[in-house]
Amino acid sequence: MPELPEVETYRRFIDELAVGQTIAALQVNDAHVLATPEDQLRAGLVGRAISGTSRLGKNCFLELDNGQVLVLHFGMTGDVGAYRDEPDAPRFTRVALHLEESGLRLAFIDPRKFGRIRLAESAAAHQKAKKIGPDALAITAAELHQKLARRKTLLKPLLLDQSITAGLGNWIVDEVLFQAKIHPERLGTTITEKEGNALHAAVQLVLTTAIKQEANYRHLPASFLIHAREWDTSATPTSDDAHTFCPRHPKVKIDKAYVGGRATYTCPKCQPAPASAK
DNA sequence: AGTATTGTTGAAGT
DNA sequence: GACTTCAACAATAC
Repeated sequence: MPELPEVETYRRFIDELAVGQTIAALQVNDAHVLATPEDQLRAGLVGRAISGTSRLGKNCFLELDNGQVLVLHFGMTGDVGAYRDEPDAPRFTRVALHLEESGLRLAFIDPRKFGRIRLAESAAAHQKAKKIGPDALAITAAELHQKLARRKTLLKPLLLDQSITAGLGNWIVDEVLFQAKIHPERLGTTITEKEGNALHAAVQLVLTTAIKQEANYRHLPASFLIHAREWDTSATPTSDDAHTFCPRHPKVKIDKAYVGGRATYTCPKCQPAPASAK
């Protein structure tokens, strides 16, 4: 789940729940998700107030009153929640922050445990340490184009590369490429300035639309490719495969292929394959 | 039972 | 050094 729109939605939730609160205790149910040793994390958190939140790509920051930040990365299946009493803890709560004033517990939920929690000196320090590029909502069209154009690699893996721009994940990259009408196997070096602008506009459109819907993909417009993804089939097991057709071409079936090792959906008509693609 | 999965990292190969 | 491919991580769902 957690691509940029989910993380932004989580951040807003945390912001409402936790800003102004003091951390009374750190509860660790599974140390596997800790990227900072538990003792060190506890020493850095307990007694501190949460002064604000921010986000960079798929990273969510809880700003502490001493300038340090608690960095939350949600991996593939991370989520946040809140509860008051332990029996009500969401399933797969791996870590919980006990909040002093409200008495609530902020849960870091992650079934697959690919997510990570760490303490960092600042958001900027974390960005540098992890080589994270500009946020996908903040990067300019010129910078995006310039970064893509000097790389002789398939476009899709480039857009997934968090050091180029941060926040795009597998589903959103497909959506962006569909909206921009560009094939995922184009090489970065072949992207024209005009196409760069189209990509930038598509990134903005997809992200702002998804955030507006609080990352509930089922509520995205019918013009979005995402409805062709297979998770929609399970919701309507008896239905035909109408959803596997291009939103712009009712007769054209959406292609599924693997690009850069990741499942990739495209419209063969909207997104012509480059001559080099096999 | 076998397959798939939204993210990231590192190793090994070209 | 640039790039590609693959495995690993862990758990669930179909």
